Amino acid sequence: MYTNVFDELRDRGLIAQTTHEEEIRELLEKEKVTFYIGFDPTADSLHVGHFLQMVVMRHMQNYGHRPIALVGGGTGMVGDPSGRTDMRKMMTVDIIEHNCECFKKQLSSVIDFSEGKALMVNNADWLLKLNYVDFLRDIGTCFSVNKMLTAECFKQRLEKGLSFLEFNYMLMQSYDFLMLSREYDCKMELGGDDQWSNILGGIDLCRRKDQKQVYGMTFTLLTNSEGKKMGKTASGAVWLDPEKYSPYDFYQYWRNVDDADVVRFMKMLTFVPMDEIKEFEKLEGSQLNAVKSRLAYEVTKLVHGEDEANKAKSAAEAVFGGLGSDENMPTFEVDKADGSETVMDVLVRASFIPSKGEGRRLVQQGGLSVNGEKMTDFALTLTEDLFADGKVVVKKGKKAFLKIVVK
RNA sequence: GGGAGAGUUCCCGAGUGGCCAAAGGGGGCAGACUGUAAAUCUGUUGUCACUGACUUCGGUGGUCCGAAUCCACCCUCUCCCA
Repeated sequence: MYTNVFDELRDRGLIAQTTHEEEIRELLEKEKVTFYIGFDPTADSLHVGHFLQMVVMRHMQNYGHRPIALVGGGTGMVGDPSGRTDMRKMMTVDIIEHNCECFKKQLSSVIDFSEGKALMVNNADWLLKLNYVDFLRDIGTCFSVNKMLTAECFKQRLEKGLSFLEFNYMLMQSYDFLMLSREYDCKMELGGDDQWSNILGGIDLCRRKDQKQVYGMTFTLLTNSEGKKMGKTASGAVWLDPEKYSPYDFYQYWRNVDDADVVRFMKMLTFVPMDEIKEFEKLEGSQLNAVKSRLAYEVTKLVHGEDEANKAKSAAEAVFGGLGSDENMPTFEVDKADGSETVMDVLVRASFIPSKGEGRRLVQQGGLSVNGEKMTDFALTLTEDLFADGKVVVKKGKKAFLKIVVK
């Protein structure tokens, strides 16, 4: 349907800003372009914000362009102040290296790194061995402090305070682009929209140092209809690592998005063809439920693979469709069920409920049920006669289930 | 370097000796209504052995019958001057 990746990205609502719209479109049309996106190792897993970047890389790759995933082993030592209101915590070298390793694995689930179709580079390779004075004389002269201070990304930090360390982040990222341009003929830097000024810095630097014209493009930040960033929940970020955020919960996260967001997310986060998505746009009201499951399925499949997506999907259907299958329901094993422990103790131990106080409240308000019966006795003990077919199914609220089995 | 202020529970923010597990708002959780949506209304929101006890108001010590509140030192941050 599309011959130019630019058109597809634009129609999917992914593009926020471009440095030279026409030239970029042309370039992508006639050349196989090498481009890069940076990922700073701020945690040991990527999250849904990064996922959007990964999807874009994959789109580009599908059209024959070559992505470079730049992990920020060097920039991570400093911390990007863009869009932050507070100072970043400094991380140790060990942690940064560990995080970079974790990133590599997750990136490969969406991007094809085989046969040099995509590259993974770590900017620690050049940033860590820089000499301070050389760097200042070589690169520092190309940046105007006056200009940097007017950049939007520093505005709010100027009110709260900004350390010299973080102020240098922009130079380091710009230097990355220069290095990649020299080493890999990298012509474009992509990134979230909050990266705009950092990207511009790199483009300026390449022009000044090498008289090379390079380009930049940013993507819409993934926000919901209320303008809030996606991927944050009360309990923390929505991680791509199945250990930190289970595929089932991940599926549910997308299954429960706002009506107003479904189609937009479908465009941005999946590879479902635009023709098909256009049909979804016509749907409204409860019909959107079907679109939501599709969204959840597609995204889960991309991140966790087809098997996990199918499992999450059938578990969800069983639970909410009343089919009664609990095959893929989250399960907790106990050693014995001889009445020596209360059901509540087990639920707390399984982290199904954060504390007994919370459990008490749930019982009082009728938010807990055991085997389909509303739980009224807080002190209910776990005995064998609770088990039907070797399991006890506990439900919290409308959406959370736990199956208890004896080992 | 000099001066002025601030640090409270998940977040914002009130509280300046006992009536403080700490107002109010946000967020979260649950109930009703629904479509596993949104909006709305209601309840709830430190932990436990829950009419009671214990831990919490940047940290460490101290004063006092009693401290989030007073004192000392320390840490962190902000602002003004250099």
